[in-house]
Amino acid sequence: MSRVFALVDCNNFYASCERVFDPSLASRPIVVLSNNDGCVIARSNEAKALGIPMGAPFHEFKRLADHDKVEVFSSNYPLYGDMSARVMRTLAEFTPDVEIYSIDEAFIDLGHLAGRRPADVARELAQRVRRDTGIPVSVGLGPTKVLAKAANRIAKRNPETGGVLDLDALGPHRDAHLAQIDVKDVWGIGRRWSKRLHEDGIHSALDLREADPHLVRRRFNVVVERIVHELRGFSCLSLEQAVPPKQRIMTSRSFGERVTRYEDMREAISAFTARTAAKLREQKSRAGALMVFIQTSPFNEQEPFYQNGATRQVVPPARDSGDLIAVAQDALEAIWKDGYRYMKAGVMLLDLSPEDVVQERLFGAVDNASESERTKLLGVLDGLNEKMGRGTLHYAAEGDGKAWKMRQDHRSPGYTTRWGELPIARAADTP
DNA sequence: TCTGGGGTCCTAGGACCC
DNA sequence: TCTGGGGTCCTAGGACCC
Repeated sequence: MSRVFALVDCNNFYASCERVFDPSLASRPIVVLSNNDGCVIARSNEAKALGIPMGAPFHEFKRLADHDKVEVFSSNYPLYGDMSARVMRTLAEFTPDVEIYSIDEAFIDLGHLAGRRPADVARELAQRVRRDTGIPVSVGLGPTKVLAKAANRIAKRNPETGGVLDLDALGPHRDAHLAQIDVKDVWGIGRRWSKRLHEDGIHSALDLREADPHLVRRRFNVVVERIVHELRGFSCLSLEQAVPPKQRIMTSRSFGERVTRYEDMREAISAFTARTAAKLREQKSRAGALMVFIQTSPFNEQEPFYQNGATRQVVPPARDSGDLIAVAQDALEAIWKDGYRYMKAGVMLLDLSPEDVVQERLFGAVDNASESERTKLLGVLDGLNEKMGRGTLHYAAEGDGKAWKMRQDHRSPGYTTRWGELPIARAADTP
């Protein structure tokens, strides 16, 4: 009994999210920009057809976008996160065997749906997601994750599939399709490795499948070897349902304007630390170490480049924003240099452990009473910021952000913050 | 003028210990 | 004066993902 993996992938996810709330955007070219309105990170099919590439610096395509009346959006992550949760909930109604792989993708195990063809189930599932959330999805099916990914790619590129394709149902056409997938587009093969593979005469997914696994391991590593096995239909990557707690948590931003003053940078670092600490508490962890980094623009050749980071132990491991801000400010002081125009900075929490494991303090026992007071206070802080929007309550050290906040000139209007109060929107063309 | 953010895994090499 | 070998842990760097 072979298993059947399905990869469900939302089509042009961020662009589709914007469309759900504004039906007049249907069939119009849409691009969504990265933080700070820097790069293009999502495009509707119409924008793709105009030749706007993924990841391109937006300023290079601004004129084209103006000329062709492209709808431009700053990214709106609270909205996309809410829509993602709705999609994932809809999938979970179908089967409990769901691995949420990214904000817009999930793997599903369709191996034990007795008596039904997997592709039929997948089609029903895609229709349900579309009906309940307004988001169009594609589904690829195969005996391994790598093959399900490939199937999804084929489904997206071949409209006659209706967005659903089972690789094992292709029969003799299967290898022809795999031969058309460049090896760089195989899941897990990036730019570097695909270049080397091409040099070795391995150009397509089919070529890679036919390669000798031992040889591949010698020339590359176990990761690529696993991909060869997966392409052959031997599953090496399983469905990961229990999300392990993150091992590091980071907040970093490019600034809307270059930062030159120490006080402004200290505010930014404090705000990033507070945000990171909130994420830390969300997954119920403590941090045993903290890293701060700052950097100038690597693109500007007229100015000297400077980049530095400092890591500090946090003793004892902490979850309190105030404690972590103090450590972060100390780390910043060690790396700050006057005279540079800083473009970006960030804070990373490392050496994470479960929050309920408290190490003995070196001197004296932990004061349980004040510890539980502190926990209550942090709960109130996080609760308010979640309900009323980030930054409702913040530490004085964070300042007002005027000097460093990112640019977001094209943000969609405020349907975003309070999902629970929204009417449910439906795409115009669903039955 | 304008170039994102947040993660993971694997490996090599050094420190340290017995 | 000679000067082993193996294990573990940690870190940095390189690759990948969306």
